[in-house]
Amino acid sequence: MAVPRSGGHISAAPPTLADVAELAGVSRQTVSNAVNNPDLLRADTLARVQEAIDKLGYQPNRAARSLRTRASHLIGLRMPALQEGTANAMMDRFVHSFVEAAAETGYHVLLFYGDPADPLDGYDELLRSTAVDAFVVTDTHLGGQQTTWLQSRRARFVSFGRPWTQPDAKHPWVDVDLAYGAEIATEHLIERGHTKIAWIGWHKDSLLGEERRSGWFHAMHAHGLSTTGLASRTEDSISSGKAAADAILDETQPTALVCASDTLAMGVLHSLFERRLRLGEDVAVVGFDDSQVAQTVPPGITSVRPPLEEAARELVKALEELLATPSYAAPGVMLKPALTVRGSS
Amino acid sequence: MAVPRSGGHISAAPPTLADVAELAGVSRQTVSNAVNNPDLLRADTLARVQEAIDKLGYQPNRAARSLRTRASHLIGLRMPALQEGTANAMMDRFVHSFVEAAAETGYHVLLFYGDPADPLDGYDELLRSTAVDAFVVTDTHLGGQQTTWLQSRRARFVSFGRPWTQPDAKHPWVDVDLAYGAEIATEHLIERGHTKIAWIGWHKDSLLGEERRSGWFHAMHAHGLSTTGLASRTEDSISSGKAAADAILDETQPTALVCASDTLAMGVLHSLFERRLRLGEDVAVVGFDDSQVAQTVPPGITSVRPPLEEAARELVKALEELLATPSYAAPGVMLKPALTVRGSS
DNA sequence: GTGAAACTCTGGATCGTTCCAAGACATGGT
DNA sequence: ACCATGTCTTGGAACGATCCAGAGTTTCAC
Repeated sequence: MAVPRSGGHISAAPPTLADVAELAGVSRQTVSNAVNNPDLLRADTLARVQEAIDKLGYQPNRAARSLRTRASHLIGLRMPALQEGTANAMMDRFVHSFVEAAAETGYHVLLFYGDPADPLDGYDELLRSTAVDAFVVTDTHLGGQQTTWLQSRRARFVSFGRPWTQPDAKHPWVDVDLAYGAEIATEHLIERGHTKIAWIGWHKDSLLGEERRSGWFHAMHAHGLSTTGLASRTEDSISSGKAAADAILDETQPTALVCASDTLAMGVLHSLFERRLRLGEDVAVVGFDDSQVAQTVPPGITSVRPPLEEAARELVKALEELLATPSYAAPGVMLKPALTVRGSS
Repeated sequence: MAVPRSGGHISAAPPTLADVAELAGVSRQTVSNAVNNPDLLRADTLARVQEAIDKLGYQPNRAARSLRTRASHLIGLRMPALQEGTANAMMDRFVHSFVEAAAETGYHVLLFYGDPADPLDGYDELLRSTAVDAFVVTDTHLGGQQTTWLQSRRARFVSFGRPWTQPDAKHPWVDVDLAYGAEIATEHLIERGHTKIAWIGWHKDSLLGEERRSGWFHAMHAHGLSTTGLASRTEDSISSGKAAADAILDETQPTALVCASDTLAMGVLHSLFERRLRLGEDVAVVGFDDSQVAQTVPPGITSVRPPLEEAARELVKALEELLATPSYAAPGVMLKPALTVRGSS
């Protein structure tokens, strides 16, 4: 029988290895083996121990296990900054996919908060206190600060987003080929008969933005279409998206617009709304990210959908390898997005 | 000097309490006190220890601390099911606010995944392995299964959402008064001169839906307006929102519609789009949740915005009390939402 | 100068698990 | 019988922190 520890208490403390061992009539180590290396035990012993485990509802204490094995089975993920007034909801879906993928390999996700002004805030404490086994970094397009720093601290991590500014980075990463995304978006519009297809993207210093733009550019030229006066570069906000659309609609009168984000696409919609133009009939629009907004706005915005579920799975896979083999250096994985066609095109 | 532990290794193991103690020339316990009860130390000793801590970059090992104190400083949060094709993005903002609020009191959030088909999946394992100190439950409108079960397991938890089906529940909770939300939404439309204001809500068996509906109902009657033929109840999806709007626009020709969710509001928008009616000019629409969709769709949808940041803070406050005093029984906290007015009204 | 109270600091035990090295037990060949 | 050879099981030590009880030191009133 399990001996009650702190006497008097009504709420029973969770059973320990020792409790199970006593009930099953074996030693602690045998129970530990039953849990972690069942094939070391003789079949009948294993059955007996298993029975005791089930009976007591035993579950290894995570803190004790972590202390001994130096592994917490937690992956740190810094809460991305929330962007009000934009359509950027990709992180939501990514976090969801990641938590799900991680769960399948026995990992949980530790969400932490960091001061948005300091891209490194929060990492250090978790690293020093060995609270997590590894991190997932998501905002690589903001510069390589996080990854460089983590690397210098010999922390284990994988990143969703390629190491734009560090060609020599050795950590595993997964990214989505959004140049390709822009290409299929543009080709989709060409197929639909459009020839004057505008691009509304981000400022030139955004590598991410330039990459997407190149997809549009290549598709246009591959089909012998001119791009003159059809490209616009601005900030990722609705108001600047609207301004860019206003300007380009006045000047060049394109029949279709490809936008570097759903946020910019919404800017375009604002412009159309004001001009009383019908989305999908008078002007076609394609966005990026397949946000809830793209999914729900009538008549639906055609959008480039990044395969976040797959990205999460790939990251978890890389993470497993990394944690098993500290020296593991994976080649980056580039995934192809798909186009979700809706009424806007 | 700290003695290197596992010889040969290049990557230094994190410093321990003992390392700090040795460097500062005090005992382990004194270092522990310096960290946890600094006022127990003499000023000069504290300074010396602090210096050693800084020099080594010491941070208490979380696993060891958890093991001893039986507290992980982690709050469990089950990843809410992701709803594609809807405008329900409230959870995103809530999780964000919660992580931020929790961080301020030294808690981190452990995100875990549970099979959507089983509302209890995932809780048990974390509870048994003492991985978290408490849970935050969010889907209370789906029935009291989770809270009842947690209560029976003597788990500590708070809930975002009142215990609809358990009037005798003892756990702390925080909720948003959305009857009030519907009321101010309706009154806003009345102020704007509307008299025929329709309600598009959820099925009768949704207590949450009926509550919101009552706000509309009271506001209408308080102003002597009829509600006959103006209420519609359906599912929370775009297509059924559209169907409901179609029916009610044909039959009763309201000039304004209050919707129980932004998703339903988007359904209404689809209906308007098809009828070539202008949102905000021909027909006014108000939604619930202040989702990204409401924020970005031109010309913006007026929406009832739940104070999620405040809710998160209240929950964390309750959690602190609960963890300090296990018998703590707080009265529920009801928060008032505000109306964010946009072009749709 | 003495004693007691208050303040500081210390060493050993402990939380629940896994690592380690060795003991107990069967099995099989000589 | 005996010893090698595995297979299975065991008790003690360790992970790094905090709890606890007691030892050492200072402070201060008398």
